[in-house]
Amino acid sequence: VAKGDRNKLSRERVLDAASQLVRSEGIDALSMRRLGQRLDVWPMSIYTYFRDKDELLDALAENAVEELELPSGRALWRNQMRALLHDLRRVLGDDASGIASRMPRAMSSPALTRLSGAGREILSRAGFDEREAASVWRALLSYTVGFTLTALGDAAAETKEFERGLDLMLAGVGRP
Amino acid sequence: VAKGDRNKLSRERVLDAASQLVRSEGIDALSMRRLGQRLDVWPMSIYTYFRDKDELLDALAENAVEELELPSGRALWRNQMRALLHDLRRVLGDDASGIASRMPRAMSSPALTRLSGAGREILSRAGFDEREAASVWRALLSYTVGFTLTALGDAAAETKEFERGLDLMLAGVGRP
DNA sequence: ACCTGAACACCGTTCAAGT
DNA sequence: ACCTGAACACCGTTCAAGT
Repeated sequence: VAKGDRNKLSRERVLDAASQLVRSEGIDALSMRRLGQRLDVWPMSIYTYFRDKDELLDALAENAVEELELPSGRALWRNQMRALLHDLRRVLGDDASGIASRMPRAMSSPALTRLSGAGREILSRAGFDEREAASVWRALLSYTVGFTLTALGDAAAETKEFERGLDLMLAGVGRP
Repeated sequence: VAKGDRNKLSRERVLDAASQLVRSEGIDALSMRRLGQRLDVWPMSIYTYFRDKDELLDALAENAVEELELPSGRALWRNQMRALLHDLRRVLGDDASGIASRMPRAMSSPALTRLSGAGREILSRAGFDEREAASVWRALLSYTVGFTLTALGDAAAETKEFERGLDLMLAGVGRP
């Protein structure tokens, strides 16, 4: 409602408003028109920063993954992996189906390349060779993404179940 | 284009046309209007069989899962499980992100209850108690759903990688 | 009961115009 | 370069009317 400079748009301001809208009203509520309204701007102004709605949605998914804190190399590798995947699950869980539906494309984004690099790094330091590390990471990532999508109701029980399954997988990889 | 009786609509005819449209042009191409066009019917006729588009989309996802052939109890349990999840992956793969985005709701549908029953049954017969069977099944289901969503390009390499990860998990569950 | 039109309240996006 | 209107080609869905 303030005028002049206050309304200076930016890629970041658009993404913030969009993620706010998605979090409070769900992915279906995100329209270019409503987003413009929320930013006190005409819908078309958004197209200065994103080619189309698809690109905005992709950026939103990548943004969420970028927020993840990657582990520094002190703790035991299984604990590092647990922490990383726990965080990933939290981020995905904020809007599971919204982000998940963008996953196929997000996979080749810098944000996910960075995350996967960190995951494989943990496994490499633990003694897996490059090929094993890649396979194990892919399996753990798949499990985590799939788990958020098959979520039912009870949040506390879900967290416990997630850890149970994760321990099961970590047991499966042996200890090189 | 034939007239009269030929145009008798049904829930099944609508679902068939919808899945055809999704398979050939992607989930975004599925609109009530285009669907009506393809069925040679006015868009509103579809609402006789489905309350709204959301319900149609849910039915589409459930339909895909219902097509799965559940294993009869002859083979070794690990091989039965491999066959079941392999099939599930194939069905999801036809339109991964489309079906996956419906997963949260599909989870409590009869079709998925039936699938999960079959999965837990395999584990029960293998000697797991009820609670273990539920956890292991949930983990395997999560892995499979997540894997299809994190798919990259090469189909043959993906199948191999899927099996590698699955073997890893099956190794983790031990042999009760 | 099932299908038809027309109409309503929305969409994403193009484009020509303004600053 | 960035924002504005208006306009175009679509949406899902309600409703009153037809059979």
